[in-house]
Amino acid sequence: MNAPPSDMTQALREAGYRLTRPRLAVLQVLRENEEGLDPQEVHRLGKALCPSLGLVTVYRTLDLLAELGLARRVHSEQHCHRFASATCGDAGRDSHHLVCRGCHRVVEFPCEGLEGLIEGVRQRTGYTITGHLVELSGLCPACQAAQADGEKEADL
Amino acid sequence: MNAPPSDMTQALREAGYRLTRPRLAVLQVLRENEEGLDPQEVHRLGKALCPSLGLVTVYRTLDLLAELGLARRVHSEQHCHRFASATCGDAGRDSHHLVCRGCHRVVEFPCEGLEGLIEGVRQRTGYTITGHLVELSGLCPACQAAQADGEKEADL
DNA sequence: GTGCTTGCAAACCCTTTGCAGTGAA
DNA sequence: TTCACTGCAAAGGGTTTGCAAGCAC
Repeated sequence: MNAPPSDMTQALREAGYRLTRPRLAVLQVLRENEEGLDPQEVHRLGKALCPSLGLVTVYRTLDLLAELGLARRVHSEQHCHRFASATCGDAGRDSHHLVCRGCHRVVEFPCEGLEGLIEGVRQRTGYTITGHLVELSGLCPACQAAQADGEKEADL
Repeated sequence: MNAPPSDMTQALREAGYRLTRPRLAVLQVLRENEEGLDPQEVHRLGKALCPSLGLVTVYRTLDLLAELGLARRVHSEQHCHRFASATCGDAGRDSHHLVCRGCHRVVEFPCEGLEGLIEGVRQRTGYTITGHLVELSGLCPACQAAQADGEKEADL
């Protein structure tokens, strides 16, 4: 059980938006589900916290949160329209996600070491680079262990 | 005007698929438009090459080509459902695109210098990294020039 | 000739819009 | 009390499915 996302409610408030139960529900759902959810899933889970929650409100709230940098859109080959909680604040437009192929959990990582790549591309292509989207995929430690167990069982 | 994409037709054939006019049209459209097209655009352009081309067929063909590695899905914050021609063959799952914010042209770039980043993330998170999606966005030289011209005019 | 492929129409489903009622400040 | 916000209903638009006709092999 997570504590209410006080940082985020603060940020919403400071941006001049009202703190309503539907918005709190969406925030809480994103916090409790790191794996990235699509609007339908947010709606389904959010109704547990706010039974009157409408799907339309989920769409509007997700847009709002993404705009404020409190949520971020997650893209992958399979799912393009998922949202995950952002750590906090206006994290800017660039995103660096690590998506687990097993449990779909999404974690962020600091994007150090990309400057060299960007500089090289800039020199080679003549483009000015203004944004980047880096999404790594792999297996988290838990899913690695689960996979190893599965293989052991298969060997019996 | 491009030559017919002979490598690709060969690959289609070898995979046991028939070479039909709609498929050739879709292939050709992807080849002639590097910037990445959504299915609607492929359909519109493809009708010039094959007037009877149906939108449904475009969807089915794009899926097929993506599966064979002849086309690749392009994701970005704005457009998640675009397709671009793959250089050729089964180019693997990893993609490195540079998207121009002005003209939406997509170019690929060699992804050197990412190993260090990946290794760092692996050590820090314990994840095994099996794939990556890197998309840089910016302005191509032509659009930079266009923008500069626009600003000059605005100054008058 | 065979059966994979196509195109049409319709179904589906996700997303957005319009609008009147509701509730946070 | 005010008006931003919500939920409902309906519209909108992209994508998929079913099926008979067409065409590559």
